Amino acid sequence: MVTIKELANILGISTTTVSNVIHGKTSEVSLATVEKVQKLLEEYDYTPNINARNLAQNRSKIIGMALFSNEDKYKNIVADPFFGSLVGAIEKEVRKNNYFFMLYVSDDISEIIRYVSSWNVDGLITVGMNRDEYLKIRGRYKKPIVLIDSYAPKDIMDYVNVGLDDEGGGYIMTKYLIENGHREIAFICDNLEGVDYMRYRGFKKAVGEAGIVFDKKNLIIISPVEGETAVSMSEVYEAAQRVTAMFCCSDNYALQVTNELFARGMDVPGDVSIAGFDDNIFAKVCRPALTTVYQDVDRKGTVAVEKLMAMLRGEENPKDEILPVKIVVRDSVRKL
Amino acid sequence: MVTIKELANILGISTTTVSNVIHGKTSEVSLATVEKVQKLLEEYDYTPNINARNLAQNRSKIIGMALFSNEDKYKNIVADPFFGSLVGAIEKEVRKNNYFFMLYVSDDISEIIRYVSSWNVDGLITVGMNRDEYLKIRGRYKKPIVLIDSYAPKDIMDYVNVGLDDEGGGYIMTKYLIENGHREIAFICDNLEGVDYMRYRGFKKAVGEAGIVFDKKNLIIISPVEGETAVSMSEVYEAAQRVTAMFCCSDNYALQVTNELFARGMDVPGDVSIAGFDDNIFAKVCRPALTTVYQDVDRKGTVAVEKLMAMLRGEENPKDEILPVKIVVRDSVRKL
DNA sequence: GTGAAAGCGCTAACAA
DNA sequence: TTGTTAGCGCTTTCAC
Repeated sequence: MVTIKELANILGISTTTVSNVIHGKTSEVSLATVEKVQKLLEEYDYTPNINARNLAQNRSKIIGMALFSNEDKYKNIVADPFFGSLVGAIEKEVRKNNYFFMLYVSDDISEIIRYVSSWNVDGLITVGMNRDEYLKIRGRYKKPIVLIDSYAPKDIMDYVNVGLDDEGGGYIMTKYLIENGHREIAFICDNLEGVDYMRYRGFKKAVGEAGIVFDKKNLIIISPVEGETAVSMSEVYEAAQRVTAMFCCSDNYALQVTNELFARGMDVPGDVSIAGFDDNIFAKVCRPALTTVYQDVDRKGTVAVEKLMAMLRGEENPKDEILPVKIVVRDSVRKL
Repeated sequence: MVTIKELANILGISTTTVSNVIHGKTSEVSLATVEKVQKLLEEYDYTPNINARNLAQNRSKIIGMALFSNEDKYKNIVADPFFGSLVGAIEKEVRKNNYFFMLYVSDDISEIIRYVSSWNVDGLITVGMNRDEYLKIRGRYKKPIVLIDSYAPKDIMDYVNVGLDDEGGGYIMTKYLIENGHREIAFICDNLEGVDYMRYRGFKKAVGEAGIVFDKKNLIIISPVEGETAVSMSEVYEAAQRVTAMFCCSDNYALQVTNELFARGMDVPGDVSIAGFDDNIFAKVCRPALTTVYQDVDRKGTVAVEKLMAMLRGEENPKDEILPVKIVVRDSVRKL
């Protein structure tokens, strides 16, 4: 690979001039030189050494994405369509803005901090981070951060979040179930924090408004840990005997549950209705096609990058953005 | 962020010594100094500037993954479970080896070349690349490359490939269909190159061995371009009238096709049997659960990184690795 | 056992 | 309009 210095030597001019031409500061260079240099740039197929440039400019042109993932829950988090979509959308938008995309998956905050510091990452995007985790990173990393799907309390710290109307989603779906005559509804998730908690809140709200007394037995928190889901599924099956509908926190679980119930001889939506959340790529091609809450994951990623870019441009801190949800009615919920 | 120089100044010693301690070359440093330095390293929470290190060492510690993707076919390629799994598995293995993972999606080879050159990427992994594309990159990038799922001719160039016994997969599944009494079988894919072509070859082989005359009408190449798949699906439906089984080149298509047929009032596997390929995360939770050809995508990614690391260590060029396939019998194929 | 100094490739302030 | 030069933070050779 040719260097600026070498090119400068060939032409017997200074590196500054070459550098200026490279950066299009042609106003400071005579037309003749510009042409000479450009010809040579072409000829030698000059490619800048980004490490050198970064070092000189004290930046990196890297947008980092840190996925805070626990191996117990996700053997391979990117294989999950939700995270996969997010990764793809963010990479695309980052590239569009002439930055580079570096992915780092870890369940160790200090590892993530070391990574962003070492690389001098220009901006960071992270998903589902809670208060303590965010504070730790913030303490050591001073450049722009955009959180996705975070519900860390806003009063304690100042951050930019791109989220979803999770509570609204929980609410409209539950309302829909109720309107279809369901009163005994189970809520299925794998934790009660952040996003899932808000969906649950929406669920509770709709249930309350309908004057239904919610039996805590019907809140089923299944274990995502491999080897333990079998037990959880028995619990789900049991619940399916006493409810008429199950609202799952994600399409993944909705599919798993549907599958499990079929395997045990029940029919969906004949015996029990199932609703999901996300509207992932399989929601429409499974059978029964899933009635679910739609969210635009690609947009989530794109918006996150847009916010980051605005911050990088030095604009005033952007506001949070809460993306809307909508219900997608398909075939997994029946009218009673 | 503290620099080595600053730490050296504080202690009134040279940067060399600090650097030596950092790199554990403690044999060259007195115990007393080692301890002094280590204490300071801790205290100031020293984090190396990777850009500087890379510049000095003429490397990058980055493993690049280039996805050669066309927007027509994939709006978001990482959202596809196959590519998502690959990305996740590769990132994980890269991290395990103390490298960093940079993803670059593009349909422009020269852009990819510019990217790897600029960053001085230490090793590159790329998927489904053909002969010309590979040659272009090879011409300008001299560091290790591992291809995944490539069928570029081996005689022309020297490269390392991690692939799958695609032909075998096509063969065993077709044989299974035939054993179950199917003789009119359609083959469905979206191209006839590389991986898909080999699966088709396996298909043809099994069909031939059974003495079945294959009617080219039953080779259906559907268009992946959005807006054109509807037309393709009509063709599929038409074919479903005259065949008893359809072998789809991917689970994605198998699900889409199944769904389409159901939508048009047919039953799977009642009216027509469907087989897939990949055994992706949804194959087992859809209904009917998909009879398909299993491949270990995570392993593909892991092995690719392992090969790259071996090359980086300067070991003799590793040999290609062809991962095995196996059939997974579920409910989408029925015995005639 | 320790340090001085050159150099990686590029940028940018300043001088000419 | 063009060139000189210092410096980004780190590694590494060589001398002491």
